[in-house]
Amino acid sequence: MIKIQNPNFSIRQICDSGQCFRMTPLDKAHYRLIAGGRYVELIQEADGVMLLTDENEMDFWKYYFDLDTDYSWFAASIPETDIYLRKAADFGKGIRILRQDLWEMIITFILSQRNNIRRIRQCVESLCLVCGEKKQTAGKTYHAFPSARAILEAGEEGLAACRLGYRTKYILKTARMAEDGLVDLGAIKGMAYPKAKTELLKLCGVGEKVADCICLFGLHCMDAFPVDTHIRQVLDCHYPEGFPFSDYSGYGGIMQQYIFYYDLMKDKIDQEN
DNA sequence: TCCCAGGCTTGGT
DNA sequence: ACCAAGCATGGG
Repeated sequence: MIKIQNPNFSIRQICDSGQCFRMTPLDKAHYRLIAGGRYVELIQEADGVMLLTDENEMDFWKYYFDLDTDYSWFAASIPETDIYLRKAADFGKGIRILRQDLWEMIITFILSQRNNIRRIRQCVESLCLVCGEKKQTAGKTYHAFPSARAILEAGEEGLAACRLGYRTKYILKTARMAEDGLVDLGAIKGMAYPKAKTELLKLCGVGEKVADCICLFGLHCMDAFPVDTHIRQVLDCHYPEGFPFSDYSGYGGIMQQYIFYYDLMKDKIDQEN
């Protein structure tokens, strides 16, 4: 059990931010997370987050949660004149850009296209259940995210149970390309954002938006700014003259997350009222 | 029954 | 280079 005290670290906000899909609430402030083949449980406390794991796993999770970065700085850099972004950044001040596994992000965000967040979670979980390696730690069993080979071995027949729809053939083609080395994931990890994105666009089912999500969440390219239907609407409404990307050079991605989360939560609150 | 969900591929100009 | 269809599935 290790406690992380940080005012810019909210498990609940990260869970709802739409960047990770295998973090799930077990109880009110108690979460489970499966990532990078590992399992951890987390408890949100008033002044930080408790990680239910032992010392030798901590380096991995500190890196995963990007805990060496000061996230208060990002919000502080927003000009006072931008009321909307100030508000969004304050509302989502516990969000961090996770350092997730590249392959996992590639498949996950291919599955995300024309899909809702609830069902994205279902698809990912189902995929892991069907062909992810079964593991266990401290009496908990879970399924890791499947490798390209495991996905190929499952094939169209095996994946049918996952109900991925037309996306099944996309992830099969992409897994084939990765397995055949037509795209070199190891090499992509060493590339700067524009080149990495160009490489990712070669994959089947990966377009502009999905490539940017993979860059931001799987490569930690903080300048990637995925534009989906929600972000498009917000930008058209609040930034008719265009979003000031140059004000946030090198870290536009976190601003995108603040906007996305703020917009998403507003919808949720509207539904409840 | 129709519409939408963190879009992309394909096949027409 | 640009533009529409078409795409599987589940939930409201």
